[in-house]
Amino acid sequence: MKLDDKDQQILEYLQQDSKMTNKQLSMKLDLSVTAVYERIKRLEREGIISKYVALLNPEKVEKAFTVFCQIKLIQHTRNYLTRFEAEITSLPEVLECFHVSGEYDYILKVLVKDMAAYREFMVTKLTTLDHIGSTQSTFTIEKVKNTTAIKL
Amino acid sequence: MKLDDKDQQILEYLQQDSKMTNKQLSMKLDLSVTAVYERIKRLEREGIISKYVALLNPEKVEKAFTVFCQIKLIQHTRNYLTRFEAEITSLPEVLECFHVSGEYDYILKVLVKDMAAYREFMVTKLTTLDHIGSTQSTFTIEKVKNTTAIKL
DNA sequence: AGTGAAAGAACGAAAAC
DNA sequence: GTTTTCGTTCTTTCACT
Repeated sequence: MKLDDKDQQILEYLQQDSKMTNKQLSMKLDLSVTAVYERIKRLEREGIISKYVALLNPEKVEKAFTVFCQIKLIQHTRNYLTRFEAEITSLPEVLECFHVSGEYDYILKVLVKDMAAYREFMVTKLTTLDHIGSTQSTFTIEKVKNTTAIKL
Repeated sequence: MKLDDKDQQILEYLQQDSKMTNKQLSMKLDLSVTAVYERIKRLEREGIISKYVALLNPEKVEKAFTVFCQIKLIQHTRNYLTRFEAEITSLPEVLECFHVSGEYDYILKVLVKDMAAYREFMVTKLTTLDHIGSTQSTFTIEKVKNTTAIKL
């Protein structure tokens, strides 16, 4: 599906603030409320907008310690990969996990309270998984940018 | 501020689907609509809920190529760091940027259309920045997990 | 902290242009 | 594509516990 200029503007606004009403959007885009409504419905139906979520402030909920953890598996059979991925997905500390190229097989973004909690996570959750080869943790000192908005 | 069980449940639900109405939440939590309303307002006021956003499907908007790019700076004076961070923040392809420990100084999550677009990004945007030492790109083969929801 | 009631605003669908 | 209308639903405030 192709997105015209109005669609793109709607997506830009909703990626910044999904509480914006159709009326507000209609004024910004110089369209009728109904036109905005129909466009958003279409964007949802097509799956371009996948979901609407509330974002929390990690500091305020004591999950401000972000770690990128790279993992190498010992074996790479389909079976092991699938099991590893299922187990990783089930861990709430792991917000993101990508299968990647390069020296390591996976890169994880892990959110925990502090270093102690990360150690606990490593010892009780990560290293107990089967077929983990080596891991390398990269600790974040500061969050420079962190957005969910994709520029169209 | 401390979050009781009801607060945590509200946050869990809203992190999954912020379009859930106060009425739906009130039924799930066995509270009145007003009680839910007041709790959400408090969570917003305290900054625990930082914003509400629409999430797009990267595949549908041709931004499915995710790259983790690690960057080393040549110099590390306060001035250079600040300028680098300001410039990185302004790049729409960079969704996340963290100042990190370890061999490299920064780790970036970059979303572009494909390898050609990434090359273009590197050549025209990243390597034109001053004081970049070396970079290392890790390409993602598959997205295993990617959530914005923090487990409380 | 909580509830119920009521006004006001927005949604969602249909009509007609 | 647009405007208008209308019933329904949700939001928000208020009085009260």
